[in-house]
Amino acid sequence: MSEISAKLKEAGLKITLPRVKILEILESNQGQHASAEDIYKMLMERGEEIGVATIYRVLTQCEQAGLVTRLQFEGDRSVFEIRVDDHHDHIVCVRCGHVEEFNDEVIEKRQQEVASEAGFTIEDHSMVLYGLCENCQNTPEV
Amino acid sequence: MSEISAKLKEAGLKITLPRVKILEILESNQGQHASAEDIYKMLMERGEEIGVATIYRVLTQCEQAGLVTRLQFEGDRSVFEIRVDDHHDHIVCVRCGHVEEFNDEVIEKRQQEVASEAGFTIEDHSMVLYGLCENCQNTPEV
DNA sequence: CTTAATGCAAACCGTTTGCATAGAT
DNA sequence: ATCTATGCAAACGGTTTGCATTAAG
Repeated sequence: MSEISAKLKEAGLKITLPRVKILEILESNQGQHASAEDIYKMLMERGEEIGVATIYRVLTQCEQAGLVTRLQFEGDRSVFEIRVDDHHDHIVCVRCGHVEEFNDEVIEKRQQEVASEAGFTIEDHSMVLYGLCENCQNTPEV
Repeated sequence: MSEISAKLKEAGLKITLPRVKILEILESNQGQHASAEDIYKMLMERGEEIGVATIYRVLTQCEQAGLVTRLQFEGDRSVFEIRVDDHHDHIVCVRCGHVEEFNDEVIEKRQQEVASEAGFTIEDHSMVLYGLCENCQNTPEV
């Protein structure tokens, strides 16, 4: 049984073709953050038959099962990534859209402290830095 | 001339009734993060005549002019706040929706460092912590 | 007077849902 | 055989846009 099937099973989700295909896409796409539409297009290009509704349903289920993370870089649409053990946050280039991942102990620790000072217990956080990537800094505006 | 009118003028925006009213709402609502619909309802209650389209247009313009900040706590809709000099981030209670603001030097500084390590120059960031506020920690689940 | 801002309603776009069919266990 | 997952198309909710009207400078 493939690793993906194993993950699905462990999560208590039936091993169906659409689920496997979507997770395969996300796996092969690691670090690139695909939107539902991206996934749809990629599957169509591969000649797969799938409806958008299924993609959203599968992504939502997998998110709840902890297999997938939903992110929101631009306000208008969600992007998804396969969930891996190590937590990370993101830096997005505002010009070309390139995304880098990072993880910083100092920040993570301070977040806990800041929250507890405010009387909160933290369950989660989202942090996105926006700026210009190395490439775009050295490229003139369009 | 009111302070709001002055801000608008400085931003190069004509001083129109809808703009003034919307900024007044945001000003009186400081720290409470109103959505476009919230603003619409508040204005209706006051017997003002205004269209949603105008609210969105005004908010977008004011955002671009730096008078207003757009935030996204839940994925589905934007909330807005009057922009004040001091930058801050947010902690949101996942149960009751209560929002606290905070600003942490350590985190801000590390963000710069982390970005520059990745070759980025930072222009902006969004950071939202999600958790349980003091009140909800001491209140049993519904 | 001239040009930009508003209101209205229709369009939009990403996402969700109802329902009949296909598929997994 | 049973019950869940899928595909399709229609619905949805927040936001945007086209256009005629109104108001600001």
